Amino acid sequence: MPELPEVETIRQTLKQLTIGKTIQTVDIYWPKIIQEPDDYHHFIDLIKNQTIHDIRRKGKFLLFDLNQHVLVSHLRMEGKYGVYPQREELMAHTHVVFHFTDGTDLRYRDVRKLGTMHLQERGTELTKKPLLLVAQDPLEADFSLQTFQKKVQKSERNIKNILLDQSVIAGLGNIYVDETLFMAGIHPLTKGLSVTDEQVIQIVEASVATLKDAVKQGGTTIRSYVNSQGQIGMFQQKLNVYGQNDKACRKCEDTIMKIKVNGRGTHYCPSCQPI
DNA sequence: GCGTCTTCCTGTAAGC
DNA sequence: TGCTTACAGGAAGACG
Repeated sequence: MPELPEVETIRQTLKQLTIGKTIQTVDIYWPKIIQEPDDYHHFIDLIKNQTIHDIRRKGKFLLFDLNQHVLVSHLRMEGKYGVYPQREELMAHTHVVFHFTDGTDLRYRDVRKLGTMHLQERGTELTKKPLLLVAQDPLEADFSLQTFQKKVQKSERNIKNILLDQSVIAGLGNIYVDETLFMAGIHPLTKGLSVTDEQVIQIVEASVATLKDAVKQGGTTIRSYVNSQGQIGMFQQKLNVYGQNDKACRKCEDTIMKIKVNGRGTHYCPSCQPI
């Protein structure tokens, strides 16, 4: 499942493969992925003849800078981009194909069809959904510890749920929230209200360390993630708690537990992360 | 305003 | 063996 490190890895590989290419036309096989404009035919009309000038990232969203528009793309659980020669047969679960003028395709595949695309006028993308409420991610140079701290400490929700909320802190998903809380030594059910100032700093430092390390490793491959050149990530070998239930904790050898928190599988070490 | 629940989706694994 | 069911989970919208 692509979280910040996977999206960043995809962004970097995709940039090398698509910058400067011009979209001739688009084939859409699952229109529900196109969220804006409402009519996907309009999406096709608008995007034709535009060139990809840059690819940015905001939290877990990819932003393709075109001539007049920005394509805001979210991969959700299993979305993948790849660049192929046009003569190559479409793989299963291919839902959107951008045909470039140079004879190659940018293809979007998504087994569960949960990904989304919004085509918005350049310069307006941060002022409307879906990016409007997306907070800073902890790798941003000007990440505001103060803003984050206020949002955490005024909430009655548990910290696991708070860290998954992209309007509080962007980029973390289920894997990296569990890893961050392990590194910070905080139990996932701890209420935001009772998180101390010191713990807030520990959470941010742990998230930065975890995310930076995961980016360096090319992301985490749990089920199906590959970058845009088909390579898997390596960070799964460094996971301390996610998917490690019933195994011995690497720090203290106690048994890693798995519980459900707000419907999400949640992994923690009862000794390293006391309630 | 805030927090929780449901919905969207399908491949995989577990259970019978 | 073959069928059914539970599960995986990010984000938006509905609801209390």
